[in-house]
Amino acid sequence: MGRKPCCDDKIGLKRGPWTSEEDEALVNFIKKNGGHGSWRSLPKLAGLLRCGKSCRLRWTNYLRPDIKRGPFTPEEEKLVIQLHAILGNRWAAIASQLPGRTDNEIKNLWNTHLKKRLISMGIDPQTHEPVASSTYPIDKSHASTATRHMAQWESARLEAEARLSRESSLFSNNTSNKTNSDYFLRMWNSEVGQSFRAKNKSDDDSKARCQSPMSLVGSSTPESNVKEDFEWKFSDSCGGIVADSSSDDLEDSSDTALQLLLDFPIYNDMNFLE
DNA sequence: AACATATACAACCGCACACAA
DNA sequence: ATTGTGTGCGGTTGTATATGT
Repeated sequence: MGRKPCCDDKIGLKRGPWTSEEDEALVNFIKKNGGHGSWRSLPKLAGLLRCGKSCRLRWTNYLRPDIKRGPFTPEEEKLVIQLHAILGNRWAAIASQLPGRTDNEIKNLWNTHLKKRLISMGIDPQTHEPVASSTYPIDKSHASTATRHMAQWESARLEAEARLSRESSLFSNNTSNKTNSDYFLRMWNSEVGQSFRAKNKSDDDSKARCQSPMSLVGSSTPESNVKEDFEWKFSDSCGGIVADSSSDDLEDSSDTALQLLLDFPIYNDMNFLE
């Protein structure tokens, strides 16, 4: 069907870096109106010579009050790598697990830092598999450890994802257009994942085990729409199947799959990345 | 000091999806 | 069922700054 671009008529519209005056106007408008309303009509109402899309991007990536500025911590970087191994280039999904960080920020971090770091270690940043070729220069001091860990990780990831996808397909009649990875992420964010994370957190032995990527961060923030969306859709499409006593097998199985991932040493042994 | 190159990050572009009319 | 709108998303580009020569 297609749709005409929101900024079709760019005549008279400003582009490029935002000035502090523009930032102020946008923030003031949103504060004053208790929200952005329609992005398309916002620029005119706020007196900005920008297209709505530009305003939305500026707000979500920079001006939003809950955005965490500053460099990524090593923990955040590890989490990004771990989540990327599971989710691939789904920056919004990854960002939903890092409160205060935007998809754009994470994408930039990946493209400018993490990708290069993995390559220097001889790991393919897309597949997260070791690259045993001369394509990438391998830092030999890390290579063997990294290779071993990554191979373990990849094996666990594939198995867990396959199992979760199979299980998800059992109750996905009306969501057949979603990818397996979607189910995987939903499973992570579902009650199963939450209960497991809670259990894992309170478990005295947890320190000796691995750390869930989700447990590295706080609970979801109000703006983490993707995560909320996943959670809502998941519980909706399942019709409460997770909480249903008749689904014990499924829950056990899902927990096992999560456990499989979480139990892998790479989760608490990512120091080789530093 | 001047220029070239690399890097980091902000911003833009176009596609796809959900939803309402 | 079709069409239009709003917005989310990922890829790409532009630009400012840092670093090297």
